[in-house]
Amino acid sequence: MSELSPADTRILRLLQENARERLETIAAETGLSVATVQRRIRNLRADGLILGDFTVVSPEAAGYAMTFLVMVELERERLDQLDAFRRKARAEPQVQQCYYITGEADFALIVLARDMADFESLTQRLFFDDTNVKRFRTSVVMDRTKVGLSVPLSE
Amino acid sequence: MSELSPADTRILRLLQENARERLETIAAETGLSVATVQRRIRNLRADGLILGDFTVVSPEAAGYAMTFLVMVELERERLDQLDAFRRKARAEPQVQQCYYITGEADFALIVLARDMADFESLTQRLFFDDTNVKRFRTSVVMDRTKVGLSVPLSE
DNA sequence: GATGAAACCGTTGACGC
DNA sequence: GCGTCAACGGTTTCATC
Repeated sequence: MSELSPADTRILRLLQENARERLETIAAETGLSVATVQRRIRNLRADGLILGDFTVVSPEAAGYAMTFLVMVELERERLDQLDAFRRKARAEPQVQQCYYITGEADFALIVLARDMADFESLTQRLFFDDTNVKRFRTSVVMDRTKVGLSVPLSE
Repeated sequence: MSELSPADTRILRLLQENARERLETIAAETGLSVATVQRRIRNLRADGLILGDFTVVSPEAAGYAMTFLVMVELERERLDQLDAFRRKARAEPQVQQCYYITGEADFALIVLARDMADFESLTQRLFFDDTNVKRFRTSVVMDRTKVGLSVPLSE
């Protein structure tokens, strides 16, 4: 994996903040020509450094007033059991994020819900109905202080 | 907050998957005209339903091989102490996400690190050097099974 | 292999319906 | 509300170094 050039770093930093940043602005801020900026972005996409561009929707505006952090412990940590749970979490739209982790719990999930009743019906489907889920601990997210997917980029 | 129209829902679903989706494609998939799609997107932006468009960079490709989930417990939960920690977490580029939560811990952090040494120097700065941090528990993320910010959208 | 010019295509905003 | 069109920005191609 080759090191990231200072120019590419600056381009990515700007795009992480705003994917619709004008090429002209990026060119001005990096001292490159518009054509060069455009070519670098194309290469960054092709090389897999840029995973994609995504529109982020406000959960609140879409009716999802609540966010939860759920730590899930499985009964048996066999590979097929882990994969089964992984697949289920991945397929559930209200599970925004799912991490397979070390420690007491096996999975950490960030879950969106319209309200408490909505969350409870999700826990039924995802946890209570699954005989392989030993226990789960729910934390209510009071403040999504910082939410993003941006990666630190420095020259 | 008015309910989301079926057409807007479909537009947002497509943009959540790919912010650079062609208006023509969106128009075809929704049965709307290109002009209408464009107008709706502009309104969705203005109304705050769309928070923004963001380029997502591969953490691995940028040299961040490790992800951690850190649960942080504070010594005193006074509002100014909470805010101080919130601000520190927010300002730290390697803290990708920070949630203020109920339960045993006060904060849950998703942290990126180049390697173990990098993570340790971060814990020093963020936790050991902060007298208000009572304890923190680290989980290594073995698999980022599902990572995204997309919101469930159904008609 | 990188650059700039130019043609092409998609997006945006203004106008009229 | 809707489509049309002209201007603008982004993308691709090509000639050049």
